[in-house]
Amino acid sequence: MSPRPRAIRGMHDILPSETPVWGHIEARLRALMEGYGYAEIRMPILEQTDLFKRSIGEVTDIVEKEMYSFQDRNGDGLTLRPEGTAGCVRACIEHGLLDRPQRLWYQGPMFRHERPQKGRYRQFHQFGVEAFGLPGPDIDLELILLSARLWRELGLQGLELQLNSLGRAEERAVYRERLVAYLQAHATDLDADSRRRLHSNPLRVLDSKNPALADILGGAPRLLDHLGGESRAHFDALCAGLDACGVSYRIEPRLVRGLDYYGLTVFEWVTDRLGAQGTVCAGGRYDGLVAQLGGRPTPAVGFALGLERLVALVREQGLEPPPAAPHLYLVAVGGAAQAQAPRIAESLRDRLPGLRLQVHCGGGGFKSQFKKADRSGAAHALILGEDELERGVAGLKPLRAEGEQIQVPLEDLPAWLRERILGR
RNA sequence: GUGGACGUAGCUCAGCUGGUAGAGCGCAGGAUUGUGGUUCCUGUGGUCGUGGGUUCGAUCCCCAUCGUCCACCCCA
Repeated sequence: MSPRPRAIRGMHDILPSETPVWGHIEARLRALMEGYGYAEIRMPILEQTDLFKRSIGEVTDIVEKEMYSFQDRNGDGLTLRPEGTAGCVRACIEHGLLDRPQRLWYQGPMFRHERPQKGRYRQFHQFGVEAFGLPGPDIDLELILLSARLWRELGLQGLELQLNSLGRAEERAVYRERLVAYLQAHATDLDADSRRRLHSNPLRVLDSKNPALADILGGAPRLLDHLGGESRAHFDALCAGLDACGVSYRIEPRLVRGLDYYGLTVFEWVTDRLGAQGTVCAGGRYDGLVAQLGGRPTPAVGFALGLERLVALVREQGLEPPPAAPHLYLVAVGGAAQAQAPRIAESLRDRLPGLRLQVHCGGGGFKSQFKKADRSGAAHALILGEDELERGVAGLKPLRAEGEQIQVPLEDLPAWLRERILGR
């Protein structure tokens, strides 16, 4: 047997049995964003490799070892986007959208060459929100509020909001020195990973999951204690806003970011129900990025949400929507009935927008067609056989509820269906 | 990139200390030749992930490889 083609490792087909949950979540997201006055933007999946190096940071794991980068036929260095913010900022600068505040959202596949595991895939989908030109904590608060609303609308339980402030770059630099000094004083107790990061990315040491380091890290100097007045006020205002809106949160002084462009507010929505990949949604402020990519200095804040993880949570909590089964399954037996069926079905669709009508194809007797009707999940079977054609009627049989099969004259069918099946 | 577990029918799995494979579900048909869902019957199904090795003989043992899952790491 010749080897059958397989999907690329870490890249999954989303099958018909799964698309209803996806569609449900995507519809909620779209409605949510419309409700808050955000506009959709769509960017290419490919960008110049340099864009990601300049934004995400040269020494991050993403850029160093996880990007799908290649040269195209012109020899240009291209990369399948590993996240959405960089491309969104690029698009905004390129099209001059930043002369006024912008509230944007997008959605689509992202690519990172990581070892696949639960909640982590090489092609995955992110929903992202970015707000530009708004420097204050009010917009930070809005982003958190709208994410909290999403969990409520989906019915999700068990998500915890973690919050921190990374301060301004100067404040972070001072803190960084103190942290390094502290960690070096305890270097003998650190694990190999942490010692390596001590110089490359010391803030990330705080992220370590190694329980042996808990005491050392617990005693480390705290970033929050190194904030300047303005940074502190920004953070306090955000917290006050969350309090006022009744959103509970946990201040997590060790919450940092893997991407270089973040400052001030950072937050994560975390769950313990998805195994090791517990972050469902994460974001923060990145006031420096627009200028860093060649635009005018523009404050910015955003977050990204992992759709696979959200889908997994929705399923884990049994919140999947019921599938949209047909209202009607048209059973047509015999040559004459089969020939009439498409015309009758189209005429019903013309007169009854919103009708979900599946027409049987492929012939067969009543028995097999009814079997298909049942499998389709349809509420009723609409039946056309020789008898019905002769009498100018259609049979209508309930498949999900008690009740006898009845005959309805073809000309009365639209009105009848409108009232009894569509309920209007 | 590192570690562990696991690859048998479309799906979920069984298969004893090595003797070339089974079940349930699904799918198709039938039990009333104009009626599904329950029940019963019949049928459809697999080079046991792939390639080597050991053996008279390998789904089973050994090696390699690919893949899946979980964790580390990383992150959404």
